Amino acid sequence: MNFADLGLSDELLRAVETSGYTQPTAIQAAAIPSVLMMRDLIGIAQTGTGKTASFVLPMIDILAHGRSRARMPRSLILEPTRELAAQVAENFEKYGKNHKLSMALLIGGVQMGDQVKALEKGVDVLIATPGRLMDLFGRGKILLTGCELLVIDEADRMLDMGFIPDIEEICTKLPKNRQTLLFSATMPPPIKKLADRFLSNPKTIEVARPASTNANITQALVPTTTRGKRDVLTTLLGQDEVANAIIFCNRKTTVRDLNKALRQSGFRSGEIHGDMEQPQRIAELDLFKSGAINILVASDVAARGLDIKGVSHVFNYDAPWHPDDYVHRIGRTGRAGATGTAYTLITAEDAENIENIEKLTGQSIPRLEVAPAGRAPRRETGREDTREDRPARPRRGSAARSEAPAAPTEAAAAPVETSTDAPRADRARRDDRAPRPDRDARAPRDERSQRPDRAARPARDDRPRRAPDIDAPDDGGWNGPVPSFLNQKLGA
DNA sequence: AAAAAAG
Repeated sequence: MNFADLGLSDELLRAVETSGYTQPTAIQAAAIPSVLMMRDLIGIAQTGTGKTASFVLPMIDILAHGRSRARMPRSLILEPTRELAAQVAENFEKYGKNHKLSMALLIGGVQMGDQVKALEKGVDVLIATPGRLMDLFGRGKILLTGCELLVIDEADRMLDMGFIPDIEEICTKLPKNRQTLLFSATMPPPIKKLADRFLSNPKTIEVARPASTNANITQALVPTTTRGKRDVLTTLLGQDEVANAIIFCNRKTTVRDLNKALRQSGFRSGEIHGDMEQPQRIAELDLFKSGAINILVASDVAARGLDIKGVSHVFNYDAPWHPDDYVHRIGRTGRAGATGTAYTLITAEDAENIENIEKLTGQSIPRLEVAPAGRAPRRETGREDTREDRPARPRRGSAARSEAPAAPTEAAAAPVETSTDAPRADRARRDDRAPRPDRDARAPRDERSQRPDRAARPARDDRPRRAPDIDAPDDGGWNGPVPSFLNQKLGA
């Protein structure tokens, strides 16, 4: 199956080709022809499956003909977070460069002026988060009566965030004879109800089992204690294979504290959470994407949908309270066919959450014991034989186990054992992984082995600024410069 | 319990 077989225009195919993609993903192959035939669609797909391009591409062709009128957008895409909205806007820029489509990005945290101006000129594509959209709508800046195509993206997340009433209200303001596309990783009853009410005769496409985790992601639970978390994290971050990482915390305060601590220890880290000003959020994300920092400490604002190429590791510094969040968080790595690793630090109190996670994903996650190892050089811990050629010895979770390991001392700890029967797809592929920004400039091994916790360490600015990148195709990664949040003309 | 989104 080729992009050329999907019925897309030549201009669009050129843009796709320029972006380096030749083969559509499963959801793209299934969705694009249906969308082009103007059918309603329910797409059950996790992020990382190419979901975004599956509606962006056909929309560009559908909107290629016809003209927008003042304050009457021709299409509307709803996203749960500002970052996701910006990411979709990036996709329209990338694939729409051979078309003359106008677009506006309506998100909170930025001035309304430019957004209003763009609306008044008329836009073909409106990409919005619900809050700002409702705000501008209430001010009479938007008429949705000419909006013939609606995309509700990440519907389950919208539900989590309490946006469903807003979505329903918005839906009633659109013309009845519109085309509606709804995407969701899971289909809880309220979403099903929403779909029944606002979609007509939809085609349903499911490309991955809901709530399943990606087989490319090697997972492990790391039992520790609240006090021991930092040492364990530092140890894990010091592993050679950690090119870069997103570290999730449950609280914004934890995000701040941990980032501060990591920076004080010399890590090149940054942070992102919802209490930060939007420009700051953008800046931190951009630093991470460019490789200027290789650790991003994040709240769940970054858990879903964010598509950053080449994230090698995800750490759950706190085990997520909701099992869905686990699936979404670890999905920031192992994207688009690449491999990734996800470590979850767990304490005794997390036992129930972990049980729920394992129930949801239907798999038991292997435990990785990280024991205190003093200042011993890492090579003496037998690191090389910990990951390979080890008989699979799955160890089921138990309350006793979660409490088992002693709190790591102030001294650095070292991973001593993996017990895993999880797929290790990354083993075979380790060698052709992307060049890692840190590798070349890193201290010689002897020196490193004295300081197992410092692999990711040098000061913020004296590292080569190469983006962590992988050459696997993806679903339109947001890897370019961060959108300016200005509304812009496409194809300019 | 927290986070997110309008300010």
